Amino acid sequence: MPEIDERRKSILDAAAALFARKGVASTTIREIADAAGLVSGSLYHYYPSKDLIVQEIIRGNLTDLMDGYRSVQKAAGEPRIQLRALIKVSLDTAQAHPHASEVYQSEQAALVEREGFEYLRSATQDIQNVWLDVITAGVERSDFRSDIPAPIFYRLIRDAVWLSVRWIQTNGGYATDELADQCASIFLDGILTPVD
Amino acid sequence: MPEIDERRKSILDAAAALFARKGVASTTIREIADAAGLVSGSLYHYYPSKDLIVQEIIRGNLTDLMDGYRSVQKAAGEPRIQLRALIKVSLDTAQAHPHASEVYQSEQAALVEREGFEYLRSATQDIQNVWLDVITAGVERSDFRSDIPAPIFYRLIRDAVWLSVRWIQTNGGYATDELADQCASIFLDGILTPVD
DNA sequence: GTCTATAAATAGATAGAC
DNA sequence: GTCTATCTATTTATAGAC
Repeated sequence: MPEIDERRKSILDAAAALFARKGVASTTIREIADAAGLVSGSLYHYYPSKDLIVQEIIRGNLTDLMDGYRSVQKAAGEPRIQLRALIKVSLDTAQAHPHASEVYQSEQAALVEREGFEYLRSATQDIQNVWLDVITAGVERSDFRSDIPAPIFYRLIRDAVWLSVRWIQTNGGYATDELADQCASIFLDGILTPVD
Repeated sequence: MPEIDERRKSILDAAAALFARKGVASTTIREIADAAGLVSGSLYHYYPSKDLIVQEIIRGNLTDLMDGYRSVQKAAGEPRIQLRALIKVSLDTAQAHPHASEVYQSEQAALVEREGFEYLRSATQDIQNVWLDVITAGVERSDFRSDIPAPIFYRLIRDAVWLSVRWIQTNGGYATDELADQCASIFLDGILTPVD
């Protein structure tokens, strides 16, 4: 691996961290370059614009997420098992790219309007379809309640799971496994104590 | 009510809509002024800076939210009833100030670091305490399961409920009531079909 | 109270030496 | 490949006429 890729990666990492903390628009090219250890002019040797840095950060995150989702789809199973698997993949991807995930979820609505970010629309649609397939499968098998509209359930669980990247502690590697269990259990079983 | 307050309100409304759609940093004073029907120079007759516009928008939203939460606290009741009431107040406040709510939830992390927004920290803490009180009361009464840590449950339900401002349809006035029921039912009962 | 005009600072991006 | 220097556009905010 030539050094140019290392440089690109360090720029990407520095940018992602700044974007997540201050927002994309409030982060300057100069700040990114400083954090990556070069001056702003040199940064343009690796990326032609700030927008393309943002795009590469988000695209990498979404690619990993959809790869994970597809592997869940391949490993068929009961809807409740697949739902738990989608939660786990979402948490793992968020932990693998915490800054990128945060940027995507915080700024997706604003970014999708901008030129060059049109793919965000179809990517978001693909993600939604994966979840909806699992949910509707569960409803059709009468595993899941039919009185909750699937889109409602999808959005509630998606936001709850994805937003956890803002507060989850990344201490041990088992953190996402435990949190995935707790998420799945809350949404599947609820938090009321079972009646005897 | 003198006209100056009308003007200030129309500026605030225009700014909130733009902030929610494009983000605070990407919205310019000129855009706000245009949307409010004056030129950028005139806007400074009403607000001394862009930051103070942002502050007033967010502070108004948080004030209303905490007022609603406090009225829930006063009307004591079973934890499950109070939880449903907190959900309802959250949805109603979000619907009353959709743009402000969206700005707060999307940019809170970035704003809290900036000068003049220090109060966001204590406001966020106050909000968290309201939810945690209800949750821990439910656990102590053995109404709620004790194997889910209260902070985990709080953050999951908070994000799921608050983020709904991004996608909820504000067609009928009954929308928040129905959604509040669905939210409460999902988190309390889960989506698995009850066993016979 | 609203405007025109502009000051002052900062942004993204480029040119060209080394 | 990295730098210094700078261009050009844009931004927040101000000054002052009306």
